[in-house]
Amino acid sequence: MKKIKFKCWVEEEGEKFYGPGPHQLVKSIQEEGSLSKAAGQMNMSYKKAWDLVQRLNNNSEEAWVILKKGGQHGGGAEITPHAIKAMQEYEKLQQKISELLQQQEDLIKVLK
Amino acid sequence: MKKIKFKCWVEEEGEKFYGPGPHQLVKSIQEEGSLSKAAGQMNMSYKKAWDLVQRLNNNSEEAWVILKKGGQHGGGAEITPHAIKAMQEYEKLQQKISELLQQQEDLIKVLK
DNA sequence: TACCGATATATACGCGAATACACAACGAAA
DNA sequence: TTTCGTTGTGTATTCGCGTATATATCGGTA
Repeated sequence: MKKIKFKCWVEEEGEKFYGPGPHQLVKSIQEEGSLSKAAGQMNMSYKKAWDLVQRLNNNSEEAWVILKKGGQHGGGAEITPHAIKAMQEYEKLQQKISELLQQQEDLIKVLK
Repeated sequence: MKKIKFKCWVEEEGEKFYGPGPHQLVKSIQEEGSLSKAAGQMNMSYKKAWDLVQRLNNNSEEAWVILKKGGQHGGGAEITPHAIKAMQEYEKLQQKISELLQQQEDLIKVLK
C-alpha cells in the first residue's frame, strides 16, 4: 500500500529555521517547562535542543523560548505567546496540505 | 526573508519509494538514454542511481526503466510509458501544493 | 572472436554529523 | 553560604552514509 507523505518547513537564507523537529520540541517545552526534560522526552540530545532554541530566538524579532537558569529548582524554560501563535499557524498549514493530499489521489492510482 | 518550503514523496511500508531524487533521475534518464550519463549529470554515484532504478522496478507491477546491456554502444536505458504517466502526476501534485502555499501566507506573517 | 561502452555488483574507504560525555555557571531559597 | 537542578559550553568519539574503487558481465558489430 503506497502512501503520499509530505513535509513543510520554513527557511531563511537557505537555512532551515522551523520544521517538524523544532515544532515538536517547542510543544514539548510547553508541556514540560524544562528544556532538558523536553529534549529527553523526544529523545534528542540536550545540546541539539539548546542549539535549536538559540536558532529560533536569534533569528526572530520576538523570542520563542525563555530560558531561566539558577533558582531553587535550577531554572526552567517556557514558551512565549509568539511561539504559541507560530505553532498554531504551522499546524493550520499542515492541516491544509493534508486535506489537499486527500483530494489528490491520482498519483496513487497510477502507482500499483 | 523567510520562505516556506515543502517536499512530498511516496512511501510503501514506511520505506521511501518515489520522491524528488528519483523524479529527477528518471527525468534525466529520459533525456540521456543512459543510466550512467543520467547519474553523472545530476552528480549522483552510479551505484546509487542503479539501486534506485531497481527499487522502482521491483516495487511496482509495471517497470519504470528498461536497462539494456551489451550491444554496439554497450547498452542503454529508457523509461516506460508508465514512468512518464507517473512523472506527470507527481509534477501535477507538486504544482497543486505549490499553489496552495502561495495562498497561505499567514505563517510567514507571524514569523518576523 | 576480439572489441567496445554501458550495465551489474561487491568491497573498502573517508568524511561529516550526530551524539555522548564532562563539567562550569547560575541564582533563589533556606 | 550551602544546596539544588537546570542551563550553558567545549571536546571526544562513534556512527552512518555516500562515494570511490575494482572488476565482472553482456551482446551487437566488424
